[in-house]
Amino acid sequence: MKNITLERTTSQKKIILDYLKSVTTHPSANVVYNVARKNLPQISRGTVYRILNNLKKKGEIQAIQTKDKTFFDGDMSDHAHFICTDCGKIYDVFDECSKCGILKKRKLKVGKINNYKIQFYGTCKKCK
Amino acid sequence: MKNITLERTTSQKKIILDYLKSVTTHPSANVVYNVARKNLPQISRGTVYRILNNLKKKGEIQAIQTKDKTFFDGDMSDHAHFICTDCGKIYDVFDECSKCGILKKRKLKVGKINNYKIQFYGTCKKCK
DNA sequence: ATTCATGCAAAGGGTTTGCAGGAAA
DNA sequence: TTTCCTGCAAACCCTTTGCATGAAT
Repeated sequence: MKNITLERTTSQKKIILDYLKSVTTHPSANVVYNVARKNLPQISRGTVYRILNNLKKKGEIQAIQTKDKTFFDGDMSDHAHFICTDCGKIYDVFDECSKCGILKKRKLKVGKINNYKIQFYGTCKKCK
Repeated sequence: MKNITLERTTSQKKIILDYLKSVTTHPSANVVYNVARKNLPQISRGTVYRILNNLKKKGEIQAIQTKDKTFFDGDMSDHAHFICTDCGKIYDVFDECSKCGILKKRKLKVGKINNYKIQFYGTCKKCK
């Protein structure tokens, strides 16, 4: 009988997930790397990327794609993102999104939706 | 008096925009490059990227970000995209989106929305 | 003891960019 | 003729990956 691949608990994974679950910002992989390094100075970028991809695959975090980089969000509740096209900052948007019940998991002509993402673009109040 | 920077008409721009306006697929920059090359064998990748970015900035086309690549869409009407997580193909979704009036341009707490993007993820019928 | 995860460093690959030549106005 | 655009090729930079070592169970 074949062994199922079980996951191992490592301090690297714990630090990264704890961090992403504790902030409301949307850090890039590099920011995650720098934060993790404060606790675990020897951690490598490769490990950070591997862990981030793995957490994403498991649905524990989500990724926000922008033109240049990927940002990460530990909040998996229903919400959208507002991306400032001036400063690049990403804001959570809960209010508008909750009304958008039509975007829940359902079948479309083209296929079945597993999840969705809404991104708003504009200028944030700080930049205006 | 300083000259305003005026745009010049070039065959490169025309070919690329015509192509994007004539298809309902969502080609990558590389696909655009290969298509353009059929008409203009000497066109370079750099030019294609510059033109695509420029068209996007002017709001004539839009970009669809995925984990690996950027795809382009010449259709600027209100619609969402369904991205198959198996084959990577991108489908247009008009039906669901039209109901989503709350996503029109408006003011949020964090700033004013200029535009928005909705992406659905799932498995398309071909892959199922 | 076994097997998976990490660190390291190099490779990967889409995209951008500097510069000189060429085309548009 | 002037200014912008293009072609070329190298540089960029985020991200991935192979491999040997180290950690978890």
